[in-house]
Amino acid sequence: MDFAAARFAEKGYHPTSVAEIVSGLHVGKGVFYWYFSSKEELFREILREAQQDLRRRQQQAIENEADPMRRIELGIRSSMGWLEENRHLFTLFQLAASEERFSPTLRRGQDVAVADVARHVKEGIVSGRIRDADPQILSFAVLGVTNQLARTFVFERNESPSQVADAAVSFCLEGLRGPGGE
Amino acid sequence: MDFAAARFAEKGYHPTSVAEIVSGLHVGKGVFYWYFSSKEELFREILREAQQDLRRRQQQAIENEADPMRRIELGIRSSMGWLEENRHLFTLFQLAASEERFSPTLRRGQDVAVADVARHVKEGIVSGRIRDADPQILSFAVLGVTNQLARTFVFERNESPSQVADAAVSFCLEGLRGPGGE
DNA sequence: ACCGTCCTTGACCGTTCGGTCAAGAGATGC
DNA sequence: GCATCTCTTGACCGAACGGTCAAGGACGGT
Repeated sequence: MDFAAARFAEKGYHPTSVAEIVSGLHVGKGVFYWYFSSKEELFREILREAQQDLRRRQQQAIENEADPMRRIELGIRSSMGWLEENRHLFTLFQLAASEERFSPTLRRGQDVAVADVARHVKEGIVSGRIRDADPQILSFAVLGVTNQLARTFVFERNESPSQVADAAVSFCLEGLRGPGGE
Repeated sequence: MDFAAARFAEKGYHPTSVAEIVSGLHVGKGVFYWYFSSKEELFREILREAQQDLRRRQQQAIENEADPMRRIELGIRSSMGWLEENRHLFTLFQLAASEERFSPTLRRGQDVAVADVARHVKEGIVSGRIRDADPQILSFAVLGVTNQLARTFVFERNESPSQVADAAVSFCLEGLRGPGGE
């Protein structure tokens, strides 16, 4: 499955053939259709596992932190780290986003992640450290910054994830905090 | 070409066949290959025109504004408006981003847009209204917020572009301004 | 030894794809 | 009337695709 994921990331969903996957694994085609009912199911499975893994990483990063602002920060940093270590899976996310077939699956996972952030944002609003605005919009904004910076700087330009994360964190925390503040 | 763009946006690049495009246009296949040398060239052409159009819109929006902060704001608002009016082209951008073949083409256009923003960011830094950080990172962050919010709220949830733009603008301007300030 | 189950093979099928091309329609100049 | 050039047609091609299946190996129970 790792092999298949790498192939999909490299060439895209449609151009990667089942024949190519099985021959790269030195197995027959039958074994593929024994374990998966279709190419689509394989892809969906890979996607699901990747999302699970990312979420696990985020949860681990924030489990010992009570402060909502710090939790958001740690969430950004851990995501950046994961995306860097799993570039091919990140590519898969982008791929899935642009395929009508998979975008609902992807969106479900994304909504879960955003809901996590939104919880902390709400806490931040209650305690007056984040300005009073729709928590969901703010959370998606954070997601947008993280993804874009990861893609452009970590992924395409090979910059250090922690430095890029620094920039993302300061941009987001200020963006969340709003005018005046502190 | 508009028809082809709509088809690509609807079904993706690979699943949209040349046969489908020409039959939808009620012409023969030959006429397609008379004007375009391949399906790939057609797609590239559509992409190029879309990027040009978006940029034109941004330029028009800011041409009568001198203040860099306002220019950034107007850039975000005009982009949001354009993306809303040209949803299928926005989908095409996402699609192109995930195809190895087209992502360089897409990136070139994106870099141009980012360079525009970065110019204003630099001015903002010089005049002390934006904190001293890498203008390019900040610009990409703005791009990330705009795209993510457009996709999620305007595109998927049909919210009003101007309201979403409000949120994007305030998030970005605060994110750019940095701590303390004003 | 024999059977039944689980797993594996790769030739094969129907379909669809991007792209080609011989044939010809229409307009224009002479 | 005829040659010429531009544009258009759709049948056709080889290649590649996702998926099927008859056949058989591996192995445990009896």
